[in-house]
Amino acid sequence: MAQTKKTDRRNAILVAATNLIAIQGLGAPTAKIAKAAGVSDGSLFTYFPDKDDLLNQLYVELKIELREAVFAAYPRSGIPKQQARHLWDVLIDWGLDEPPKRRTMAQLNVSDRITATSKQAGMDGWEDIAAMMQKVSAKGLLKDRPSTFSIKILLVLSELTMDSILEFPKEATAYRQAGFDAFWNAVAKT
Amino acid sequence: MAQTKKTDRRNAILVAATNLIAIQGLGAPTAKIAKAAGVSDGSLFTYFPDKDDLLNQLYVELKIELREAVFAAYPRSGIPKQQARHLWDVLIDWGLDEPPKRRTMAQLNVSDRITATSKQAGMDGWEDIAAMMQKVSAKGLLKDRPSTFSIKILLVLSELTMDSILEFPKEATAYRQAGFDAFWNAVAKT
Amino acid sequence: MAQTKKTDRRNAILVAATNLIAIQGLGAPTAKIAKAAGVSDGSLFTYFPDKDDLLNQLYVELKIELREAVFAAYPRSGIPKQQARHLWDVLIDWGLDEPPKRRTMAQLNVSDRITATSKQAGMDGWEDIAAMMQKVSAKGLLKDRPSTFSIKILLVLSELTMDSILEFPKEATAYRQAGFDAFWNAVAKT
Amino acid sequence: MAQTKKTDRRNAILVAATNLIAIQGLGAPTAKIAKAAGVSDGSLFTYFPDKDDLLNQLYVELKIELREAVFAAYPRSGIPKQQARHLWDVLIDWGLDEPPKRRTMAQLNVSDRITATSKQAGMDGWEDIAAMMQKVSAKGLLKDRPSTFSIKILLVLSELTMDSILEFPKEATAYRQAGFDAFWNAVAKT
DNA sequence: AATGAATGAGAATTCATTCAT
DNA sequence: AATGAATGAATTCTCATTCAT
Repeated sequence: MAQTKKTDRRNAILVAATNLIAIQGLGAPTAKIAKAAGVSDGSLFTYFPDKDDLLNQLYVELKIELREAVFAAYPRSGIPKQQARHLWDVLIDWGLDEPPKRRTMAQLNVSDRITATSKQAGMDGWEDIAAMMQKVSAKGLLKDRPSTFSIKILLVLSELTMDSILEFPKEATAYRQAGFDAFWNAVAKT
Repeated sequence: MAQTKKTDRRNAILVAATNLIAIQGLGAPTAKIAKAAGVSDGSLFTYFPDKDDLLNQLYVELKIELREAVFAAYPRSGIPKQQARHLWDVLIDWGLDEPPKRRTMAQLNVSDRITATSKQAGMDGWEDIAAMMQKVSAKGLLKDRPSTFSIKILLVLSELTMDSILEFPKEATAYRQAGFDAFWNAVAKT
Repeated sequence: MAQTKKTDRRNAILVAATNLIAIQGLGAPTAKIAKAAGVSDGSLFTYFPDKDDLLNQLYVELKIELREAVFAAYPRSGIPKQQARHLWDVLIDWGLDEPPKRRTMAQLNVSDRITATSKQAGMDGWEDIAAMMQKVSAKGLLKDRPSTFSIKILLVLSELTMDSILEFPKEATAYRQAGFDAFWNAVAKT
Repeated sequence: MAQTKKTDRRNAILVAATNLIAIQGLGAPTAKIAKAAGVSDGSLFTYFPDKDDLLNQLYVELKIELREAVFAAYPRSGIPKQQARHLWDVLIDWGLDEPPKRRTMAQLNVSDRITATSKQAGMDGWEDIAAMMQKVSAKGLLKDRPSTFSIKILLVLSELTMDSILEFPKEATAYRQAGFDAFWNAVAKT
């Protein structure tokens, strides 16, 4: 139906944007994105009022996708360390499975074209993670810091870990474990 | 005199570039940079053959400046933990004292316009840090990982720490300490 | 209609380019060409990817036009001398009727911006002329030289003839005849 | 002495201009010419008020040099055909011996930056050639055309001949002879 | 005179966005 | 809605010429 079709075209644009931005950066021309998506130059602007809007929607969309990956099999009844480890593994898996998404997300994360509103939207739905991290760091060094600080530590360490895995693919398992241990020591050790 | 003048103009361009890139990103127009530096559009290109070259020289220059800040008072005879702490403090001080430099460095670090040669030049002179980090992590979790992994951990944690200090200036001292402790636990704890 | 319109704009650009290059040389700015064609600066580049491409297409186009002028009434069943004379007359007529085209063609002919491919394209379709010239010079002085040598002689002599006609318009007929006779003596005389 | 020195610098600039224009065309930057001549950017403009003036002086200089080559051993007491052949041989020799000069002269010949005054200056001193050519063509086809027409024919045929010699070096002698014969038939044959 | 750094008016090209069809 | 040609402001870079030293 029309609704589906419309969503399809919107998605095609977002996918094309992801792939092109991964390669060319945020300067990837809208015309190229449209072409890669199989729509006309003009159509792109019926789905997204302007390029900044496209970037912001893409940012939110990627955050949502990642969140869904995390919570699809989140061990709600597990102990915090299991939960943290689940989060860690999903981040690593997602990042390694979807290099363009990871690259594009990295670009959007540091871009000043992403509005405060989008950033806020990107943080919605992570409350369970915040609660888990609160418990994880409750007795650690960072017990007096907000849980977002610990979350950010986990995120940047997972990025470093992925970079290392890509550099030394044979050590993938060792890096995955070492990275997590480093995180755990950093935030949970008493 | 002539020498001084020439260096002055080159420096003025680099400073202007730093300030503009911090705000506008790497897309900051050369014309704006030139104007901010008080030179004509064309003059910029007598100092730097093209924009990429300007970016690369700026990258190397910032790396050198940071390295000099680190080694100006580096405790060569101290124990590794003192040395690591010195590095930590200089990074935090430099980053907080010079926000535009920090922002611009961050952009250049992830730009694909920085050549392998520039990256290499940016890494020269850090051998002592690598040696120190080797000792620091010799008995820790990461003892089987290259010391560059530990260095990167220190760098990203210092970035997070600075972000938090800017967000909560009143907690500056606490974050500075907590960040370092997290780093230490991550890489040095047995 | 749409087809017509598009072709119209492309032609307008080629015509404008011809007229401006005739006056200003190959350095004629694309902006001026666009304005003269009644299109925007940017539009020119939707029809021609870059200026070199415009020049190459213009070259080929002019060669085609000249070829069509020659073969529109080519006396295929005539004797070689009649055919050569026909070629001569068409060259002179075309060059005198379209001074900008002649001037621009002259510039393009000696430009190193014209690719080998374009040059080849410009030579396609002249096989009948080569064959005719072969017969013309078969018993002459140049019988052991390739027919292209004779063709070039005809071309440069026609250029000289046109220059002289422009200088002495009253002697037009005499020059046209004298030039052809000189050519004939040069290549066909035994 | 100062006079000599000044002339040296001027000559160095003209030589450098010749070599660069041969390769890069008339767009060769004055800065490059100055550098190749071993003088400063600014000095070039103390010898030549502007670039057009440099080009015009270069044009005249090359014409003078060629004229001197022709008249250095001109057979004044020879018969016209010997004289014409001498001219022909000097043109071919000079052009093949000095490719940059030939290329640059060719560019200047068709440039609209050469003034009428320069063109006139370039034609001074060729009176003996004009007189010779008058005799050569007195009974030929072109007897009612000015001798400049015949001279131009000789010039363009010598250019074609040189091009062919460069293309087929093994046939150098044959082309040199065939070219001259073609010229002779064109202008002198009754 | 000589120098060479400085100038700034162009030049080619790109690209987000509009709008007639 | 969809199309894609058209727009023109913006951008990087070049180069003849000037002028303070």
